[in-house]
Amino acid sequence: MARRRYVSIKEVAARAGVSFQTAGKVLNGGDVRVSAETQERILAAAAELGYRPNTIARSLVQRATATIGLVASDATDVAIAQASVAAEQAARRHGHSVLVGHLAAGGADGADIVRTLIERRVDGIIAAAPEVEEDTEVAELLRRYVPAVSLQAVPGGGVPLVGSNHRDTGRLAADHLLALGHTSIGTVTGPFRRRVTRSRLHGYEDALRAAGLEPGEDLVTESDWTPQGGATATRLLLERSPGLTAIFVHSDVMAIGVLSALWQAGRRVPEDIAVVSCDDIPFAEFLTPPLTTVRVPLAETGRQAVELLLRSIAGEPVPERTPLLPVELIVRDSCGAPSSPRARQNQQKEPRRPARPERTSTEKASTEKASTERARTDQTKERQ
Amino acid sequence: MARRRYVSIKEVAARAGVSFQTAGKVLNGGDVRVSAETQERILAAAAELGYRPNTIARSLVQRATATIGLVASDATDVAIAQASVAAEQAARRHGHSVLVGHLAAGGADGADIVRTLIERRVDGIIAAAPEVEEDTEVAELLRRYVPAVSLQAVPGGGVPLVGSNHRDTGRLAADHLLALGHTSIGTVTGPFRRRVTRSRLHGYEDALRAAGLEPGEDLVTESDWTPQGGATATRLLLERSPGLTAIFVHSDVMAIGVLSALWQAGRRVPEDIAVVSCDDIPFAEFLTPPLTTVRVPLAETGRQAVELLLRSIAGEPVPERTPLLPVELIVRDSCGAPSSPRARQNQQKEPRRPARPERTSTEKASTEKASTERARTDQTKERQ
DNA sequence: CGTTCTAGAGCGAACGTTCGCCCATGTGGG
DNA sequence: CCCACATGGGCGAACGTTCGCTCTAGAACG
Repeated sequence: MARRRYVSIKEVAARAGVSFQTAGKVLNGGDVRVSAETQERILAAAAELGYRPNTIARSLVQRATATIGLVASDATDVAIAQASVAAEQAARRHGHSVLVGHLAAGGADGADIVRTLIERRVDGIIAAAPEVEEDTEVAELLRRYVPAVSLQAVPGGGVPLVGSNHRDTGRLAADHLLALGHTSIGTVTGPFRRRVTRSRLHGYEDALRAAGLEPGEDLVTESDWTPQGGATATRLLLERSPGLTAIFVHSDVMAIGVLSALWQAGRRVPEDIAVVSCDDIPFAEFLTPPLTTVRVPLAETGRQAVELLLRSIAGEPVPERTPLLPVELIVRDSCGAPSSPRARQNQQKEPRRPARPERTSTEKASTEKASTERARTDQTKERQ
Repeated sequence: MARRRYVSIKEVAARAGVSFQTAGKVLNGGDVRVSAETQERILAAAAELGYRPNTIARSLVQRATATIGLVASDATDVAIAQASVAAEQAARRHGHSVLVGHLAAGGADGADIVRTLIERRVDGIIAAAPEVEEDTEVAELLRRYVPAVSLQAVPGGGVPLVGSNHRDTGRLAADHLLALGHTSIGTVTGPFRRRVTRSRLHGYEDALRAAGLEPGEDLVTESDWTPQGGATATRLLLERSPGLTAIFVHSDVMAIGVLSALWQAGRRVPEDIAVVSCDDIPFAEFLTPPLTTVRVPLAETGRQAVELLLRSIAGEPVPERTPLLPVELIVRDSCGAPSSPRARQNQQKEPRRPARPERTSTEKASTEKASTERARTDQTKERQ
């Protein structure tokens, strides 16, 4: 328990019988103009004493911390977690550490978090928190003090944006439902103030209009990205438009709630109502029924944000707008369409099951085959 | 884009016409022995120049960074994310920032991450990564260099542990199933090497034995915390013990896969097979059917880890073992039991639905009532 | 044998703070 | 009138590095 003080480079140098600057050269600096034997001695001394370089001191003189700040929404949401974990790992691959701040509900503490990050002299900041989309104080800090990349709009601009094509997302989902013959397609959206929401809504409306349908107000219900919200919105939707045959949901997490509400209302998916969502979170495939969803490259977005930020930190000029990352429809069961080859191949190794579990002998056989096939694909990801 | 250099306290002092140490006193230090008017001038100068204190320099002299390191498993797993977000927010409430590192799959980079954290001179480290449970190198680093708190066993000890009662978790789940009359209860576990897994397994075995049942090998299938793994394990279990009437799953995330596999195998939950799981992740309630699960206080664990760590940092002696946090059974639908009053009150406001959606007129009525009740409970959590 | 190189190591300064102590001025009391 | 003391502010040092320059000794070379 009596923890020893950290040993400094001077103590190592003393023990090795050299000046501390020389010790510094071999322990940290790259340009080693030191004889092999002195190096040996220094290294030995360092090892004996358990020397650990103090990056704080290094940062002070180099005016760079090799740290990036990440201000994120509550990463309890699976989709957000995907992006932020990917970002952290990408940063580390480049020798950078990540200092995180998770916004409290509502996001009022955005500027506080950013200020803290700045005072800690992070080399750059990634903003991954839509709550902050209209926060001019945050925007001002990001513009003024530190290189930044944002995953959502920044009032006043001046900060490079990365992200995927939300309008395509809405369009793809709605198009797919239209192609399946649906004409009464409701939607459970994110909060209207958010650009993502509006873009996806526009995509959905684009598709409807292109098919000669006029998007009606009764078909749109605002929600809040939570399963609870999704369930509530669904009940509202069903009440207002009982004739609905399909729902486009703005996130998989909400779709969990949507499926739940539909199930409780006695509507079968996809027979009575088709559901298409967005994100493609890791277990979308395992919901009942497996969720047809527009895959949003969340991890890729996180990685790209890091790459861009590091380039900006390095002094390269970065464009304020980079091409939006493409999204892709993943067809599974919840829409009622026959599985696409891709879905069959990458996602669900089993042949589709009827929505109501009634076994036939042929299906039983093929399921068993699938189960053994599956066994080999296990991963060794862990937790707890 | 031409970002200005950070302004130092010296520049502020120059503009205010005082020594930089005096400026330091009013801008950062607490013991202000400076006249009101000088203070005014200094503050004004700082504001005009946009001064931001450099905590790096402060950390250097104070030998403390007000930063804690968090080494976590891949927080893509909802349960882990819960704990780590809660920990970060708790730390921030105490004026500390959090530097995160997410282990790569397998967790081989644990020591690297910890070393980085140490070199960045974090004041303490929270280890929330079971993969590291047997990593003696990590253990050595934690013991030697820095105050630490761990959420899992540390080889050789010397690091305070926090967590919940895993044995109770297994016992509670199995007891509940036994009380419902089940006698053939399988289990889908985490990896056997993990203590959590073994403890939960022991709890499950305790319960079986207490009921006069001998836990059989055929009833236990090892898995890997993923939905994929859960699904595979379930298929295996069904193959080996077709007469199974209940499954205890070691995590809600795996349970998603379990439910999926059961559904695909044509087994109805809970009519044909009852399922009880652990964790109580936010949307456990919204799965189909709503999941009966033993709630593990994940967020609370994260918070407690932070509290304990901060006390340890402050020099207070902390016990190596603190009381395990209690777990609690949340009864919903997947076990086939009538909902407990608590579940009915806190979780699922609606009356239970039959597992197969077949509406009767009375059920329809009560569902509609529930939907309006529900509408009031909306939250305003956001993302993207 | 003298000059020029070069390898090896040392040294001073700087990064931006905090901390403790010292100094000057003024104020009140005996 | 002198001393003690409080108040306001300055000053040097330290935290643990990196960076660039200087110094020295010996080797290479003509």
